[in-house]
Amino acid sequence: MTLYEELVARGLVAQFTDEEKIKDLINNGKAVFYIGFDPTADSLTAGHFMALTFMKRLQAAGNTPIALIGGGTAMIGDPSGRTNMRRMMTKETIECNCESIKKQMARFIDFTDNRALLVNNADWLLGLNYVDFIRDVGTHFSVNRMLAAECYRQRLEKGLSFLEFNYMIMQSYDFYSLYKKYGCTLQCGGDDQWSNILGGTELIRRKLGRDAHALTFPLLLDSKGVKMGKTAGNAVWLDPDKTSPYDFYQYWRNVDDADVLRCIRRLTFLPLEQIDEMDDWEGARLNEAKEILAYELTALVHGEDEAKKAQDAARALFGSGPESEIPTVTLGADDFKDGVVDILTILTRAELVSSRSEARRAVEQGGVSADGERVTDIRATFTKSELADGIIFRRGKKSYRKVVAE
RNA sequence: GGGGGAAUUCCCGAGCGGCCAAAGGGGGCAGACUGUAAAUCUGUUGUCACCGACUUCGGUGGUUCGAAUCCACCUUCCCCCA
Repeated sequence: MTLYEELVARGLVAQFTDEEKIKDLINNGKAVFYIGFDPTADSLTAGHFMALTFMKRLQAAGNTPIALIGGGTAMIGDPSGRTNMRRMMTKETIECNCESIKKQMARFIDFTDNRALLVNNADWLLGLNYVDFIRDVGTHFSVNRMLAAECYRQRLEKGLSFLEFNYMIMQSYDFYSLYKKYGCTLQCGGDDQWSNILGGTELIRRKLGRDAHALTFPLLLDSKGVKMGKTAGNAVWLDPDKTSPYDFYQYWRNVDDADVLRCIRRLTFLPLEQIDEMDDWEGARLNEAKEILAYELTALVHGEDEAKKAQDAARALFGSGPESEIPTVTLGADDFKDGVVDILTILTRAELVSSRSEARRAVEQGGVSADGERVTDIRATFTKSELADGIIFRRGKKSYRKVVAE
């Protein structure tokens, strides 16, 4: 099976320019391709996951990836998929984010011996001279055509600033620059980037009379059509300090039945034959697939050790597996009054709730337990000696924390 | 540059002088049912010293016994014309 066939089989191909040419390039490891990442935060998120694994797959087949960090384009902000303007970021924030992101990428892509490149478009965008640029590059873009592009059409109703309107041109210039500098002939990206990417292939054709190609992968949507990689509006981060390996594991462990196989196919590196077998799994059996998905992805991002730990912790908590590492909170003398702590203080200190009111509600609704015993009284207290060996407090089914007195 | 409109609790969105901590929906959380899923039903969703008190309705002042609701100014956003 060729690489391209595999990509298709995994559902990783959405749109492309010249299929035959692209096949030839990537199947034979001849492609120098790039994917851009916006440094909008100091960590990549689960949403970038597919792009990272995509690069990894292509690199494994001998192709040369260029990871582009949009330190320059971040100064503008991509309007694609947005209904209103992004918040402007300061140069300092952007630079700081770039640094953090670089480190995370190294987990997926091998940058040694120039097997992959990491570039920042700030290097060539920030120094551009406005008039020179619009004469040189701007002439090749038709406003009429740009307005017809999907990414702008939506915004036409809500308002689109000139700043953002330039995003496509900047991204096109990136592709053009990389083509000239590194012979990069293929740009990949999420399907929402299609028009931006095409802008680049057009620019290369017009300015250099050469062909460059575009290949997009579908966005990772759940069965309801919502972008995956977020919980309650919060991104699932790849940085263990922002999203713990356990929470990361749990995110994938809890995906909908309808989404498991698609995620496994697109995001993991398990052999396709193995995944095809799982297609028939139903009911409770599907739960195993979720465990596999969660384990595989956690291992990819945080390493085997962390994945194992997260899995053990989850099994211990939900099943009857061996008790293992459980996040622990230590109470100091200040937390005790007359030798006891009340349940509301414990829940708050353990960060199982965000306020005492919430703690009160949780208890009143029967959602709190201590070592498996439901706590029903909001005035319940615990003594120092009871807490000496630690008690596992649980809020709902999925949040728990061990609390010990020092 | 000219004219018009809007800013409400996580989001959308009612409210237009007291009955408003503020309808309704979404989302979240918890309970039941389950497979750590979905669907469904129920409760809940500002904070605290929680049968009561305190702080919220873009900002600042003002009118009033009393304002999210009225007035002034400011800020931001949108629409129409140029």
